[in-house]
Amino acid sequence: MHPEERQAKIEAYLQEAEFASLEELAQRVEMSVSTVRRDLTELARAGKARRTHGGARTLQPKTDEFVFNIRDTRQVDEKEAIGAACASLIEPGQNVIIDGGTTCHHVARHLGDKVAQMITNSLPIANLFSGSSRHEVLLSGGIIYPRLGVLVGPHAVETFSRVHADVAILSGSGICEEGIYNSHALLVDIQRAMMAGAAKVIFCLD
Amino acid sequence: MHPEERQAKIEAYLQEAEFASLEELAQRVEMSVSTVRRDLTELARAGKARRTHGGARTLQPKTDEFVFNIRDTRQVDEKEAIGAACASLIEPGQNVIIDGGTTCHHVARHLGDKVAQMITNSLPIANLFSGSSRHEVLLSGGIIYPRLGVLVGPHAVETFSRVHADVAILSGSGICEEGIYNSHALLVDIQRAMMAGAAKVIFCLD
DNA sequence: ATAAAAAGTTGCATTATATATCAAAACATT
DNA sequence: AATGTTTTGATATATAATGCAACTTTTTAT
Repeated sequence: MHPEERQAKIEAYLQEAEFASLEELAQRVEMSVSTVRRDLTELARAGKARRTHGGARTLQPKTDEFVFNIRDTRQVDEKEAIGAACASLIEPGQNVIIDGGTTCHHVARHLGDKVAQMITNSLPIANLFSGSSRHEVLLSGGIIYPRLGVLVGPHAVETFSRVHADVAILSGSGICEEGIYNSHALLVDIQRAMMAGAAKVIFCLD
Repeated sequence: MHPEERQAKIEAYLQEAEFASLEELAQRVEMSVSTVRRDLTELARAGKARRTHGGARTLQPKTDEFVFNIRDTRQVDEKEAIGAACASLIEPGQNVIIDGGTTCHHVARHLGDKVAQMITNSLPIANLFSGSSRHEVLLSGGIIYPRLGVLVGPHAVETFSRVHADVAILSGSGICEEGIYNSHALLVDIQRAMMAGAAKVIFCLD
């Protein structure tokens, strides 16, 4: 593993663990303790971690962050393929409504700079484009549903019933796969509003 | 494969992988390591990637994480004090509307389990409570304003004009300190709506 | 307070990667 | 087909990273 990547991994791990010993880190990145030491002094110099005896710790403990991982390891290849295929259906410059769920997340990643405006109720997807100045990201209102990182409830439905987009990209699997029955019903309402607000609807199923 | 096509492929792959070693890339595009090296220096020159030892990394990492950290190092102690004082004014079980900005973020951190529902247009504040099952977090709709991580625009104003809360916590400094004039005006509209939606208003100034 | 243990530091040989250069191959133009 | 240009892959040399081992400092235990 190469220096940059390794240091990024160490930094990421520290963010989660808050504190980690040298051996722990060395084992994790499969490198010698010496190397980890050097990486840590480097990270400390850059202000990204603080060295302690026997290990290191984060400067900004996890509480100041919103860490929303997509724990999506199942059928990644299929979803990637679907994502690419689905993204190719979008014309450049269109406005798209995009659903939550892992499949839609893959689609979003393939959209690149194609879309002008992105309307979503998914925090991970919003995050994907929030740093870019080439996209406008309109996040729907709503209650945060923690496990999925999507916004639900009447405010979300309301948002989608008030916007108009060229295309709506919805996914089926993401819901059935992970949705509790309760959330399922909530999401269906939102999807209905999404479909009503778009001229064209693309439904991704795997 | 032509240089241009190859470089596009490398760039695309880097976007997904975040990191990639030279061998990995060489294998992927079926070219020699030397060629990949040249491509990478070219991409680096064009600002589309950054070279590292043994490989390269993207400039815009599209991680699967939703991370909004607070880069707030100025007057932290004062803001902490304000945060604690302000939080003590809140009765347990109240619904609060809370503004964006670093000062309000400090207040939010002191609220603990006091509040039942939290209504905000700030992504970092939403983060603080999104993992907790003891809080309900209602995020306003709106366009993401990247630098601050707040939601702005008519959708945000709309949300606040439709909710009612016991208290609204607003901050002044966060706006003046960081706001471009443009965003300032947008935020003022939102604050007006926030005040209208709450029975009591607390204004934090430092 | 002192010794033992653990962690940190330094220098060096080994290995891996980067840079510069060059000849062969592919390409386009005439 | 012949020429000049660009691109490629493979060198040799320079630079950087790594792991090891001897040694110093800090921490822990008695």
